Formats: sequence, C-alpha cells, structure tokens
Amino acid sequence: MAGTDGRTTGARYRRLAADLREAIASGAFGSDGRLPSEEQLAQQYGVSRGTVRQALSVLRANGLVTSRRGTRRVVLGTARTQSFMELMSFTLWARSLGEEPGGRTIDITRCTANPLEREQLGLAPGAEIYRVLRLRTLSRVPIMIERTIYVEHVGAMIAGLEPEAISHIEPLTEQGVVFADAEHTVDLVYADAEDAELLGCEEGAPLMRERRRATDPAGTPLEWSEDRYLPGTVSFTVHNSVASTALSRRRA
Amino acid sequence: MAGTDGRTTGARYRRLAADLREAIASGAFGSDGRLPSEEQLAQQYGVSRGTVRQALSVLRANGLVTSRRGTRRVVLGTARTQSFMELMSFTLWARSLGEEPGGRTIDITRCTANPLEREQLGLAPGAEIYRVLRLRTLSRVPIMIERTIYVEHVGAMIAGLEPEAISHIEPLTEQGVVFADAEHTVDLVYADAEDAELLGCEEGAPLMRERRRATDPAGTPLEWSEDRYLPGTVSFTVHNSVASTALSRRRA
DNA sequence: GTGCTGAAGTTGGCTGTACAACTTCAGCCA
DNA sequence: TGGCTGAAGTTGTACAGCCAACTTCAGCAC
Repeated sequence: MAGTDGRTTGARYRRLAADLREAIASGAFGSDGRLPSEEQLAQQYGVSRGTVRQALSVLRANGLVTSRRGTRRVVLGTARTQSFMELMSFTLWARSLGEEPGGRTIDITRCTANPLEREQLGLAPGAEIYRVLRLRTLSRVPIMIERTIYVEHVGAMIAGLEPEAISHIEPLTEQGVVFADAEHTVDLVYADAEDAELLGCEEGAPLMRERRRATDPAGTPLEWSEDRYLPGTVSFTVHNSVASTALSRRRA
Repeated sequence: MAGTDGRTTGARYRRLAADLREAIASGAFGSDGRLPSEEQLAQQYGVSRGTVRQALSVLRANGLVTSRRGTRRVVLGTARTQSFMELMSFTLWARSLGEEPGGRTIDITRCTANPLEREQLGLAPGAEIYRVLRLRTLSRVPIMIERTIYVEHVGAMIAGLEPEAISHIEPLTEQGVVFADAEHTVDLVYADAEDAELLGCEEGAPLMRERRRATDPAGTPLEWSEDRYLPGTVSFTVHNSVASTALSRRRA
C-alpha cells in the first residue's frame, strides 16, 4: 500500500492523485461520495485548478471518480488498479498479492527470428532474438506458462541471469531497460503437449491466453510474450468510459 | 470509417484528435513516423498548444503515438480502438465489422433482486430488476449468450421492445439512457446445461466469459451483464502504458 | 401542489505564459 | 577515433484567466 501512495517525489499532480486515491480508499468523502469542487481542492492543496484537474483526470481514467459538467464528481469505486509494472512483472504482481512468486526457466536459446517473430518485434531479416520458456508458480503451485521472445540486447541480459532467478524484469529495469507501452490480447486456447506436461493438465485442456507486446518509450518493441494460465487462476479487468477507451473486442 | 473521423462538431481537441488519427492511418507522417512538434501542429490548425496536447493525449491513451520528454512523438501503431458504444453494443460492433448481427430474446422477467444482484447494481433491499437472457449471432451463427440484469426503469424500456429487436442498446440511447462508464472482467468458465443447449456446444465445454458493469454519467449502475462466448470467436485487446493503466490482473 | 424561471455553483474547453527536464546533434578537444 | 560540451529543439509541469455548458435548487406564479 505504501509503495506508490503518500509519495513525496515526482510531479505535483501525481502526488495529488495518490493523495486523493488514498482519501477515496479510506472513505474520506462520506457516504454520498461527493468530492469537493476543483476550486476547493486547489485551495486546500495550494495548487492551481489546472493541476487539480490533471490529478482528477488520472483518477477518472482509472474509473475511480465520475466527471460530468455541472455537478461535482462522485466516487465510482475503490477498484485498485495495478501499476504498469505490476502488470508487466508476474513477480511484482504476486508480491503485491502477498503470495510467493516462483519461476523455473525451462529453456532459453538464441536464434534467428522467423518471419512472424520479426513482424512482432519489428526486426529486419536475419536479426537475432532470444526465446525463453518459463513455468510460473504462485506459492509453489504452477499457474502459468510463459513463452517470451526478446530483442537481442535485452535477451542477452536475460541469458546472463541464473536459471533460478525469480524475476527477469527487475534486473532489466536495474540495467536501464525501460518498458513504457504494452498491448495485451486475451483469448482462449487449448493446451499442447508441452503446456500439458509443464502445467500438469491434460493435452487439449482449455487455457486462458494473454499475448503481450511491450515497447520502450521510443516505441521500439522489446519483448513479445504469450502467457497461458490455468483456468480459475486469474482474470483480467479493465475500466473504460466514453471519455477514454483503450479496450477493443476483436473477431478471432 | 467515416463515422467518427473527419467530424465537424464537438470539442476542438476531439476534432483534432480525429484528424490526427486519420492522418496516422493514412501514413501521412512518413516512414519514420515522426509527428510535427506540438507548436507546429498548433499553428497549422490554428489552436493553442494546450488544445493540441489534449488531442494528443487521447491518441496517447489509445496507444497510437508515443510521448516522451525531449523528443518528438512517433507513431506507435494504427490500432483501431473501438468507441465506447461499440464495446457496449454487440450490434454496433458487429456492424462495424461488416457482419450481420442477430439476437433472439429467450427470456425476460421482472423480479425482486437477490443480494448478489443488489450489490452489483447498488440497490436497496426489495428493489425490482429485469433479467434478460439472449442468444447472439453473427451472420446467423451463434456466438455468444448474454445474461443481463437491468435496473428497473431501464428494464421497463427493454421489456417494451419486440422479441425480435436486434439491438437493445440503441432504443435505450434514443430514449435518453446514457452509458458512461463500464468495468469489464474477462475469464474462462465452463458451459452449463443452458449454455450448451443455446450455443450448441457440450455441457462443460470451455467458454470465454466477459462480465460487465455499466453506469450512467452520475455513477449510478444501469446494467450488469455476463456474456459467454464460444472459443475462437472473439478476443479482447487493451493498450496500456506507464502513463495510464486501467487494466489489472486479478487472482481468481 | 405543480411547474416554470432564474441565479448560483460546477466542470468542460481553450488560450497564453513561463520554466523544467530531457534528447539530440554539431562541434570541439584530447 | 573517441568522448565531452553546450546549444537548440521538444515535451512535461504548473500557473492564471475567461467563457460555455450543464446541474441543482430555491423561489415564484398559477
């Protein structure tokens, strides 16, 4: 809880957003959930109305408050949306749940990217990539199988890690690799022989699949991953509104 | 394509965003995909830099462009994110794909909400709701089964429609019901007897489930729906970034 | 009581300004 | 060649102000 909340660094509007998020979670805005007016918040926190609006737009995008011309904002929910990194990193996510994350690297190889992989990572013919296969556990129970391909310079860092390393993304971050954007696609697939063996299910059993393409701040792809979860272990939730939608339903 | 693009009404930043979206889709920013600076766009369109930034933040949230201090923005992708209403309305969505949407209302009843339903819609004990069960088809092929509960005054409108009505949401919109926010949760479930009969699959077969809670601009819940899709018919895609994340992974 | 009207309150939209933080790149120096 | 430095360019953050659009509600007329 005290990781991102109550922060003392960074932009003012972000600190303010964190403050307000905490206030909402603690039920500080009464039973009707009406927030103070932007002007009142501005005076209260000693910032301009513009800064307040910036902070509130963050909460709005996260589905925490409404916004509607003519009336004060009201609390929509206290839904704790995870940070971007908690979504990228299985390890971070597990820890935020209070569970013990585990990982076993089954295989990691360096090879030339095939056409499909080149397209996913935006690479030129002949480019080298790393393929990584890992089994992920939560409190020692197998949950998910992760097939990731990394761009060469990132994969090289991964290859330098111990096979027992629980988190792959944390070391990357420490070495200056920055993940900035990702596109996630969720659908349903059936376990192949490898999935079945590693996850301990039957071949052909249904699995939830999350495919993810992540890029750095410049828009350069860094990794492309296909994760397969055992049924009943996770679900994915997304909030959207007329004001902002990053969600889409696709025909398979 | 020409539904939301090239608009001539609404806020300036929205029109500008639509313009820029179109320009990106048509590849107007060259092979490197570098956008003009905010200042240049402001002069070009005769608006202030603030308005340009508002427009660009929309594209940013949709994953169309990067944004990074110090450098110009670059095109990330042309991913067509759907409008909020296309996500809410199966009918609108199907039409945007060029497919023929169909719907058959199996059952619609008015009754007293049980505790679970009351919680979902934020109702007081004894409140009345409408339960609607529908089978949805795409080009006459069964795709999805939809179990929706509506708040009383909305359900009453639904109940007044013909059983053959393809779209339920469009009539609601015409009668002034406004959907503003929604929270979607995607996971995997197994078909019960009813699912199996209606969708033509076997009992116990895996299905993709999307649960959705939608509210009006004031934050009042309007509907709560549980949709079950046959495997291989749809997938859900969401873009997120360090700047904005409305997505979260939940432990089941 | 019912319904209308208008004032007050609130958020949305747009402009302008200023500075901070960061990236890029040319040019210089060793 | 290699690396450093500094200037120019660009986006991020914050402030202040103005008006429009909308909601709410008290007060009034009927």
